[in-house]
This record gives sequence, C-alpha cells and structure tokens, in this order.
Amino acid sequence: MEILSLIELIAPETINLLETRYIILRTIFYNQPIGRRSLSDILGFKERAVRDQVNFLRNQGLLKIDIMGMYITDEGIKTLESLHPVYNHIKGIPELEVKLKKLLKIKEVYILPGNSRDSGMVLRDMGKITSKIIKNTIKNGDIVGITGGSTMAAVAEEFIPDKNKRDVIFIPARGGLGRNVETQANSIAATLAKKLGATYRLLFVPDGLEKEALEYILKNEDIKESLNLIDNMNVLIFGIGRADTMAERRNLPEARVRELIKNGAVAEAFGHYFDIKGNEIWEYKTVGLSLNKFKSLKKVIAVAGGEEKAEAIISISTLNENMILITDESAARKIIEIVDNAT
Amino acid sequence: MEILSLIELIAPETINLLETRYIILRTIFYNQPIGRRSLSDILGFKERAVRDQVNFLRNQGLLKIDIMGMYITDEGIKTLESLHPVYNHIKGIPELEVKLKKLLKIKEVYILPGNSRDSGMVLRDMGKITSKIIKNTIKNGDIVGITGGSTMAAVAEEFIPDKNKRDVIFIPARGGLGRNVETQANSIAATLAKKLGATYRLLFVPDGLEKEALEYILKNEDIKESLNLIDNMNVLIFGIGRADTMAERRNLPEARVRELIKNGAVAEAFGHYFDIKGNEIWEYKTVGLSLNKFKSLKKVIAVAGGEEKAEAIISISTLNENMILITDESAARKIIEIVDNAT
DNA sequence: AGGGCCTGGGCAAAATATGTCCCGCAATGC
DNA sequence: GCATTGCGGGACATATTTTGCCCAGGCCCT
Repeated sequence: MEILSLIELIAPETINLLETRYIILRTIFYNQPIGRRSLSDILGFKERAVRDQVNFLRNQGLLKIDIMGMYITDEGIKTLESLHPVYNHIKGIPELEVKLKKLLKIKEVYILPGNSRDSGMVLRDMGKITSKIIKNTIKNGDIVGITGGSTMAAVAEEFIPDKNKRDVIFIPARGGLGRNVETQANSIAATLAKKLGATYRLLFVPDGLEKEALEYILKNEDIKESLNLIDNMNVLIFGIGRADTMAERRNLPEARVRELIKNGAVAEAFGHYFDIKGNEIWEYKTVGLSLNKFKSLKKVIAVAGGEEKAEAIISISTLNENMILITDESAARKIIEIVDNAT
Repeated sequence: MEILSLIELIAPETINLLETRYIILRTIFYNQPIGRRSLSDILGFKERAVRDQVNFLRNQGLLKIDIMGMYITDEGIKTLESLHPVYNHIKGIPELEVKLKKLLKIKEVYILPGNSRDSGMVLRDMGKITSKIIKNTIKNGDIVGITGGSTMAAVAEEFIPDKNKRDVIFIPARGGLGRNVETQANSIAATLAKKLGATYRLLFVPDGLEKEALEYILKNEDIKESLNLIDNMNVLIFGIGRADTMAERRNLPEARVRELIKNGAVAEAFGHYFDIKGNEIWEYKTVGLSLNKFKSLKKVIAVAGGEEKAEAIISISTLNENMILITDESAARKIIEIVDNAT
C-alpha cells in the first residue's frame, strides 16, 4: 500500500481518477442496468463527465452497454473487488478503524466508506462484509442469536451462500419485534441458516403480552426449546438502534417514550434500552436474551451505520469488550467527534 | 506491484505522469543545477511541458529552484529512489531480466531501463547497481580482479563508500590496457579499494612488449607478487567490449584487426577475443588472467551496456555460467532479438 | 399505444493547454 | 571588469480539449 502514498505524491491526479471510476463502477454494479443520465443523477456528476468515464471503462472492458443501459462485466467485478482496499486507503479507512477500535475499547472495527443512510450501496456493502465476518467467526456447534431490523435484513440479503455447511443453529435473540416480515429476526435467522446450510429455530411471541398471557405461552414446547437455546447461545449478531426511533417503531405509549428520553436513553439493542454510558434504562417486555447473558458472550457482532446512530454505538460498545463492530464512515467520524468533544 | 497493474487498468493516465515526472526528476538529479531549457533539450520534451511538470514537482517539495537553476531536494532523492522499481515495472524490466537470464544461461541478470550509450545517466545507474552487487558479493579474504574501460570507470565513480571495511585485495586482471588514466584497471582497482577500505596492488606492464622484454620485466618482485595474486583471484569484475572497437582502441595493426573480424571475433574481455559462440580467437600479448582461470571462477560480475555490445555479451556469457551480468535495456532487447532470429 | 429511459451523435461556447518570446538578473569565462 | 551565457518567471495569442446541452431513433414496460 505504500506505493499508493508514492503515487499520491508523484501523481496525485490518479487519486481522483481512481475515486470517480471506482464510484461509477460500483454504482453500475449495484444499479445495473442503468443509463448515463440516471447514473449522473445518483452520483451528482455532470452528465458529460459520466459519459467520458463510462466510455473509458467500456474501453477497458469493465462494463458493457446495450440498449437497456450499462452493465458491469465479470472483469469489472473483479476489478471492483480489487479496488475496495485501494478506495479504503484513499479514504483513510484503515486509520479510522484503528482509531475507533481504541476509542470504543472493543475487539474489532470494520468501517465502510460513505454513509449507509444516503446510499443503499453502502448498506449492502456493510452486509457483504458482515457476512464474511460471520463466516469467519462461526464454528461448528455454535448457537447463533439474531435480531431484526433493516440493517440485519441487509446482512441476510447480501449473505453469500457457502458450499461447506456448518453445524450451527440460528435463533432469534428476542421475542416479537418488528412487523415487516423481511426485517423480522425470525426470517433473518431462517435466511442466514439456509444460506449456510445450517439449522434454525423460530420464536413466536406476540408483542406487549400481559404477564399471565406470557406465562401461559411459555408452556408451549417449541417456545421452551427456543428459549433454552437462547440461554445457551454463544454467538450474537445484532443491529444497534436509536432509542427514540425504536421506541416509536414499536408504538410505545408516548409517555413511555418521553420517560425514556428524559432518562437519557440513546440506544436500543435486543429489546433493551441504554443511556450513552451503557446503563440500562428499560427493558421491553418480552422473552429472550438478557443483559447479563449478553455481557458474558465471547463472540458478539454488531452492525450499525449512519451518523445518527453514533451515540447508540458508543453506548452499546461499553457493554461487551469482545464486540466486533461493522459500521460506516459517517458513523465512525461522528463517534470520534462526540468522544473528542466530551474530553 | 500488482497494484500497479490495477492502476494501469483503471487509471492508465498515471503511467505517463509517473514516467515523465520520474525522468525529469532523475535528469535533474544527475545534472543539477540545470535550467528549464537545457532540461527540455536533454529530454526532447517541449519547454512548456517541462515547465509545468517542474512547477508541479516543486510544489510537491521534490525540487528547488534558484537563480542557478533547479536542484533536487532530499525528499526528491528519496522519492526518486522509491520510483526506481516502479519505473522498472512500467518498462517491463523484471520480465526482461528473467527472460535474459534464461536465454544466456547465467546466474543473474540486472537490467537498467534505457540506453547507456545515449544517456550518461543510465551508465551511472549501471555503476550504482553494480556497486551494490559488488558489496553483496565480496567476502573477507577475497582477491578481486578488475579490468579497465569506461563502463568499469563508471562503476568506480558511482561506487558508494562503505563504512564497514572489507579485508579484500583488488588487483588489475591484466597488464597494460588503455591509456586514459581514469579508465585504467590500475586506477579503478585503487578507487574501489579506497572506497571499500580495502587494499590493492598495481600491475604495470607496458603494452606490446616483445618476448624477451616481457621475460625480463617478470623478474621484478612487485610484478611477480601481482601475478601471483591474479593466479589466486576468486572474484572478477570486468567490462565486456566489442572486438572491433577494442582492437582499434589498442591500435592493433590493421591486418590483425581484419583477421580478427574475418575469424568472427565479436567480443573482447580481459585481453581475450572471442567469436559469438565463445571460441577464443586471439589473446592480446600481455600478462594476467588466463581463459581457463576465468572459466573456473565462481564469482564473476560483468558490466556492459548499449545495443552495440549485444553480440559481445552473448559471446562472453557462454564462457562461465556463474556470471552475473549488469546491462541496460537496449542491450537486453537487442540480445533477445538476435537470439530469437537465430532460432 | 404511449411515456420513459436508453445510446450515440453533434455542436457551440468555455476553459485549458501550448508554443514562444521577452525581461531582468547573477554567475561565469575571458 | 566586462561581455556572455543560462537562469526563472511573466506574458499572450493561438490551438486544442472539455463542457454543457440538445436531438434522433429505438427498446421496454405499463
């Protein structure tokens, strides 16, 4: 990589070229088939600039153009993959990762350049990376907890199926969260399990049950089995949310939401609410993973991007030093800004 | 280095930038202080192009400009050094080295980009590289033979003095060749020895002596000692010449020159003349290193550049498979061309 | 059947690169 | 000590490229 620094010195023009061409190639990859005009709209580039670059990339055999628009070629995909680390280097991602890891005092940090909120591509890249990390982390015999949410849905979506099957069990970490089927922990656990050739259990516990109803439901054998697995879970893959958005999304009573915010809740994860120091403020009434169990886990993978989640990430990071965090550049920079201002 | 191939694909403009800026930087390094106009003359670039690039390089802190002209900065020298392998890669030198080594069936080949005949800079670079190789090759106790010639003079000139002294002896490999003091084996041996903190012996045997005079002179103790050292020499560093040019330079009678050429002599080295197959055609009448001794040496470093020496290099390479050759790109390409045409 | 989006071509206007020449200055050679 | 040479930097008309925009013709999807 130090050859890149040399090029930065002796031919800095290259950096721009590399960056624009990388971005164009990536955008085509994620939006193909796409036309010159839509592309320049998405990227905010002038139509002509896109046109020139696209012509160039076509000459290099990295993309094809037909009447429908532009497609990336196999060669282009290979090139795009080789370019990821180069682009990261240009954006200073490696340094950012080291810094954030130290700041949050957690095991590992992976950062995707860009902002996953603005760009669905970044979210999808986060999902891709996470899926690689999951594959490297999971060993035979593991019981893997999963939560819901749109980020986790992206992970499941981008997960690349693996030939060699694993002898693991996927299980939702908590009961009844979410309405949208694709973003439910149940369906995410199922998708991941299928793509890995693993097994999974579901956990259906309706939201907001009263004590008696809950007790009644817990007599169900399936649910008992699932809860037993959760107690023995040794890997957790979960999304981190903002306390306020998650409270709203769950339709908590307004009074409750106000109280949470008054008490400084900024983060939500697996049904628990925390302030920025990592103190638990409240726990959503359902079954599943407890805070103590979470704190004792050795393999913990958190996924969360977008600067609005900065505080939430800071909060959750204090809970378990074994955590592996996958996030994006904008969240990372915001976190650093917040922590730097606090000191 | 494979990142360079990636850049060649995705931002080929870089290659030109790299090349022109490298060449400009190098030319300034070797000719400082130099002005914009002389620089463009040397390089054959338009004045304006040079001017733009020079401005750029100055902004990057790689060169300074004052009233006398342009100078390279320390930063510039460091950068230049880092750029050598990059430039080599661009020029395809590594591949060329591998190919030539196989073709000539010798131990090692080092190639400098360019043509040492056109550009004194290339010759000086050859000298630099050779001096590094010499340092790596020579071990304590070695007796190192040296020949004369302008190439060997460049080696001595560019040799970078070394702190840790070596316990070695430098000795001219042959008697009486050359007139110009700087290009005489005696003075080259002395220069190298001094720069390495080593010792040296001289060998003064006038050119073209008759048998009796020679026998008489050989009774001299100094000469006896030197010849004894030559017999025990275990390292040779030598230049390769064209048979015709060397014959002329030694003022051989015209009949002799014609005969040599008629017999197919193309190469001269340490006073011996060879045809392209490596058959000895004639030996110049003086004392010193014999052909058999040469063939038995384990450490042999040959230096020769310029396409006109291609045949000579081919010839000499057949004599000793332990040979390490330092040459330039134009000679290398010419050699490959000749050998390819011959098959 | 029609609206939308696609490519490739064309073209004038704007921006940049290019090729030259000049000037004042300091070092160098005679 | 004086003329000459070679230097950097400024200037500028001209050539070349880049830019921004629009159009025609065609396929796709609704």
